[in-house]
Amino acid sequence: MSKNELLVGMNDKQTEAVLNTDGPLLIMAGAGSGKTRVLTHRIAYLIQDKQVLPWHILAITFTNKAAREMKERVVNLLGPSGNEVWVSTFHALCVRILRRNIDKLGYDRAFTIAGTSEQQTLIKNILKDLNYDPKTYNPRSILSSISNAKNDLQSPAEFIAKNESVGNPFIKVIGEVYDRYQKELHRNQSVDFDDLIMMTIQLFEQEPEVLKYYQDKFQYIHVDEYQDTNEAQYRLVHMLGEKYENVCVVGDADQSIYGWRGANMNNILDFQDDYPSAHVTLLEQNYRSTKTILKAANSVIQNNDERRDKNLWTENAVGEKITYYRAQSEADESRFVVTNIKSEMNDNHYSYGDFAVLYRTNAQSRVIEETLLKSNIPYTIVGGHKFYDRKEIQDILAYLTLMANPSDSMSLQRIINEPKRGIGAASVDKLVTFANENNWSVFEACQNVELNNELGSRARKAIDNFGAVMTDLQNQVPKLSVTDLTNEILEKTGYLATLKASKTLEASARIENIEEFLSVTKQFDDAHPDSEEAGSALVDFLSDLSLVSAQDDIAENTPEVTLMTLHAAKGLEFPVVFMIGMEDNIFPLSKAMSDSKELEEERRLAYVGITRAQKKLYLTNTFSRMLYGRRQTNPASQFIEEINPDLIDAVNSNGRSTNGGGLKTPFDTPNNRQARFANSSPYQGPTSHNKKTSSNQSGAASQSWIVGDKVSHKAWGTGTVVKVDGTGENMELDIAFPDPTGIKRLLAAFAPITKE
DNA sequence: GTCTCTGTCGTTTTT
DNA sequence: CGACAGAGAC
Repeated sequence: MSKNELLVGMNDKQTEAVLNTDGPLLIMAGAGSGKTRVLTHRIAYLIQDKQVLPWHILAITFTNKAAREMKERVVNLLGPSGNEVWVSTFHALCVRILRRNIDKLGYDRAFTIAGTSEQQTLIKNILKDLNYDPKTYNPRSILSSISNAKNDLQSPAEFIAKNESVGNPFIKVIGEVYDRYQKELHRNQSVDFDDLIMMTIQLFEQEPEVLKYYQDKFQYIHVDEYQDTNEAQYRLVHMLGEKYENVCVVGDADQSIYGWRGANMNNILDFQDDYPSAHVTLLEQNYRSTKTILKAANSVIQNNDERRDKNLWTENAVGEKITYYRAQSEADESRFVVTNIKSEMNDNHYSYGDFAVLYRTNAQSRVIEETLLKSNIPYTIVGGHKFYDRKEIQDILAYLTLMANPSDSMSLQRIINEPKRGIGAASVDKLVTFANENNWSVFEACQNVELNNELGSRARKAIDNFGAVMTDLQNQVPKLSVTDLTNEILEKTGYLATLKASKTLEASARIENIEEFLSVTKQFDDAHPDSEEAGSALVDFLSDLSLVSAQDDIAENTPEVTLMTLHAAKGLEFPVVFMIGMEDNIFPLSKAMSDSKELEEERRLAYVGITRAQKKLYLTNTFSRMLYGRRQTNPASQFIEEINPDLIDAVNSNGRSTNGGGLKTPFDTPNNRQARFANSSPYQGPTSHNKKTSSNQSGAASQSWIVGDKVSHKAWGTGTVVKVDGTGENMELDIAFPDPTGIKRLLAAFAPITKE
């Protein structure tokens, strides 16, 4: 492949970014401007034309998914040599560096990574130990303070020193807990996510020759989503790049939406101050969205003060107007979404996978989910962590973690009585004290429990037995694949037997999940057949897993509607996007409305949401909604008002425009709430609903249904109505279909059924 | 040592 | 409203 081929189809700015290989480079890449393409082609160009060896190139991303995709694309351009490029997330990179060197910081190289639940347990234990009431000192917020401190590279002492002046009485306590927390993690040979970055920096500071090794190695460094880096990550990049200064960062300050987690968009805004010789390339041509969508996005983001001006443009078509609908209730809002999914599919030949429904908070997914379910529309929800958060999975992971790292007493405490072995909280307390007295890990305390005389004989026996089983399993670690080890654990601990014995539905679901987990271990074993070093396969498996997130299994080309938070949507695109819950107090969140910094971040989030849409954007909100058990009325989101009304088509439930007649403000602003409500009231009388749509619905709702009616369904065959609930658009039917379908609850208005 | 009830609290969460 | 955690009852 020649240099020309790598540049085919690139615009001038993109080409400039690819060819500008030496010295610091800042690529300000607007949404949909093809930055991944630029990045991958730049890496390919370095290797192919500049003869840089692949392993001298580092590319850092935030998600595994992004890393995987980038690597794939580099391999597509270069062939197998692309695999030698270091493409990795910040955290995975640090794990890799620490696995080789963490012993220099006094840690075991088989360290494990503490997940959120372990962190929480640890904090609670420390609070109890230090006699602090967890009601006064909320573990969650302490943890977040500690995390922020680490992201700012502050030790406990520095944290106290830097914050004391604030006069917050909690500072001292948090600092004290932080200090204890670090010591406990160390005792457990465990690190948390933030430690991965912070300790890598400590390692580099303490061991200059280690730093030098990596500085020599990484001659060319790339960082994606640079606006999301925090202080520690910024520092890490800076250290690594100090020798060659070939640091190329890509990002968009307007898409900085993780400020609340320590991300500092000044890292990207001030890049030129850090690297005065930096070249700056602006990618402003958008290839994703229609002109209408882009105009809307631009007009919203322009309301932010803290930003560098930039104007995204496109050669794409003007496209359709943005549709805005103010619903009566959440249910009404959901129905609007469903109706429009169906009509878009009919009119424009979309498939389910072309739609995304975006919301500000996870709680909003529920109503949409129910409506989709009842309307028989397939969907997936991104986030919520689902699988790995399940108790049984966490339990097995705790067992495996303990096998990999016997010092990890947090994991041990999670499973010492799981399944029930008659070792209750009181016994565990005594056991932990016993361990501390002898300066042992709790595992060692189990193995030596017969020396203890505080514990009752029954508990001692149970613990002794547990210790023996664990020791036996641990001895097998070097000999077994991860799958075999997991099976051994399930067997020898009686975990599986206990589940099988309780014949509840819940237990069988758990067993299924465990089976699914075993397929994950199998996959890993197949991919790593050469478990050279004893036990290293297990260690790798566990760190891989703890660095996996919900983002990583966003499937592309699913035949399903995607539901997710606005945060989760960053980096994705969909032909048709619904942004629901566009109300003040929801989006922007009420808490953010009074703080200009937070409000600007919410606005960037709106910008991210709008720019996900390729062809068509729908904005909806609700006149009244149930929130925390109370019915609330919120005005339309100020972000809607920030969009030029000419770009918007406000409709009522019939799909008819309500702003066609020269209405200046078709929206619900706080000042004319009354007028607006009247404008878009969804209730135009009982017959209004079916007028709108053409073909897809056979008008199941307009028919009257009674128990005993026979219905026919394309996929499920002929069934019988066994129950009718509600009336009109809310009418739900329970229909008994032949096995294996069984009884289904469907929304009469949307279900693809006809009366026989 | 395990089960059930009551009280609290409520963003977003790339790793 | 509903999830989840901690405190009390068996």
